[in-house]
Amino acid sequence: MKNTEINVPLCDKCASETGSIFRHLSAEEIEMLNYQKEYRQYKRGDVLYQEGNRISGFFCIHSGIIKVYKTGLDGKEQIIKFAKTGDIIAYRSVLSNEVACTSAKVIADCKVCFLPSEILVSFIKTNPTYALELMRLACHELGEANSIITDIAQKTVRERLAEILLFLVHDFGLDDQNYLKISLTREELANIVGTATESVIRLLSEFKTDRLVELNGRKIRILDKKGLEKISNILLKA
Amino acid sequence: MKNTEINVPLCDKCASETGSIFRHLSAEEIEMLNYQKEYRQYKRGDVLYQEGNRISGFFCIHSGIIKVYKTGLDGKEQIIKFAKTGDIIAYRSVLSNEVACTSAKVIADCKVCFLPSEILVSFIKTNPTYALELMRLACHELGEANSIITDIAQKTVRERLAEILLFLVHDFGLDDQNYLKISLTREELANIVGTATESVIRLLSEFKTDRLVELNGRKIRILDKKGLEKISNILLKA
DNA sequence: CGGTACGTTGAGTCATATCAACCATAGTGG
DNA sequence: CCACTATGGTTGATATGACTCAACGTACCG
Repeated sequence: MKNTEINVPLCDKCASETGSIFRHLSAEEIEMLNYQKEYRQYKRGDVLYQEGNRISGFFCIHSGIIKVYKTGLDGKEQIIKFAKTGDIIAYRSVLSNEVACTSAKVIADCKVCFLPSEILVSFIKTNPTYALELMRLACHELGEANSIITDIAQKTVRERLAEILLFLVHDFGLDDQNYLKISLTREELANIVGTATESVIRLLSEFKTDRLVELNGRKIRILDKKGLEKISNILLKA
Repeated sequence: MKNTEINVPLCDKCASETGSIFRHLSAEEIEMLNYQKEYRQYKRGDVLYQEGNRISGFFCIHSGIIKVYKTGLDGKEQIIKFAKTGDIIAYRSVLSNEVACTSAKVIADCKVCFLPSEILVSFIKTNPTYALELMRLACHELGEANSIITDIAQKTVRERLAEILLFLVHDFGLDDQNYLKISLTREELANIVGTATESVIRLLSEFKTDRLVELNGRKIRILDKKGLEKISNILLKA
């Protein structure tokens, strides 16, 4: 079942194409990856790992979309981030040597490689460039988390919803008709913003009235990016 | 002015006493630290670095307390964390190679060492144990940030205030009369919780009425830890 | 055809923000 | 020494954003 299966992507090709963290590895190291990885396919709704468990490895996303979330009070999800092609997830718990502080569930069917913890750690010891890149990744995410904290603490739900729509545009893009390429339930949107599902629905329909978006079920068409930026109160960055 | 000054702490002693990240360095590496560090003293209100700037190094706290915060809309501070003896700050921007995403200001007079970026990076290349520990630190903070996001998004201000009081107890301790050792203005408390100053004042005085705390100006005496835990709705951890 | 999950809308409530006034304290300068 | 100012703390009144609860519509599925 392992790498004998058809269509298992090769790590060297994948790393250079997706620009994953593994592009910094040597040919031999890539070969090790290829040998040790376990290729898996998941469908929407499948769970990759769950909060509170110790994980024996991490995931590299080949295709598809995964939501990474924490379960708060009353089981309400708080979506922390999304992972897509080229991203790695669960590396946090591997490196901090803690149990998983999040769960991961499939949003759009995906193909991923599962890699044992040791390989992540051993490369750190043998390949400083890669170690630094990994560090950079973790520290970058830390910076993003800090921004999210400030946003949730200080912005209104309306501002945050507009901001998140723009964030989704930036991360997943629009198709040729300006529809967001990622499709989420209203509840999932609420769980990113940190609000109630009903509030998202009401605000989205306000945005629709104001001709900022168009709604077709789960598909959201972005009509006025500038308008959303204005609402979202994005601070200008250097 | 550098290390010729009196009372400059020696890194080897400091590292082992404070349990800082540098305890994983070799004797020679510690010696390098000692040689390259710049010892500085700051008073309450002093700013160590500011958001948006590129920083040429990072800080290791020898004594005192520093608040690390982001400036949001209308200049309102969102306090991200506190740093005290043994902690390092600003390493995030050094490692991610980004400008500072936070500012740092002194809460309680402090003595710190400033270390040039290169030294942090060069040790990563030469000392894998240290690299891993640094990675662990960053990943641990990432996990904490994720929890904070979920908390702010899902808990009420009342719950969060109780939680933060407990967090301050845990991190800074109580004196022999159960007074919190860290002393913050009401506004600073509000900027951790992510609320208005007036709300903190009102809630604190409710807590006082409920015999959970006692207030003497900026000094807060913790009377009923269990009670605060109950209010804070802390999830049980493994 | 019933079941389940998702989406929508309305009504009512409450927590929290906002605005404003006032007090206490400490530092400043004439 | 006193007026002056700035900063922080407190309280009250008021406004409102956002949540909750409840009902109902829709779509898909076995």
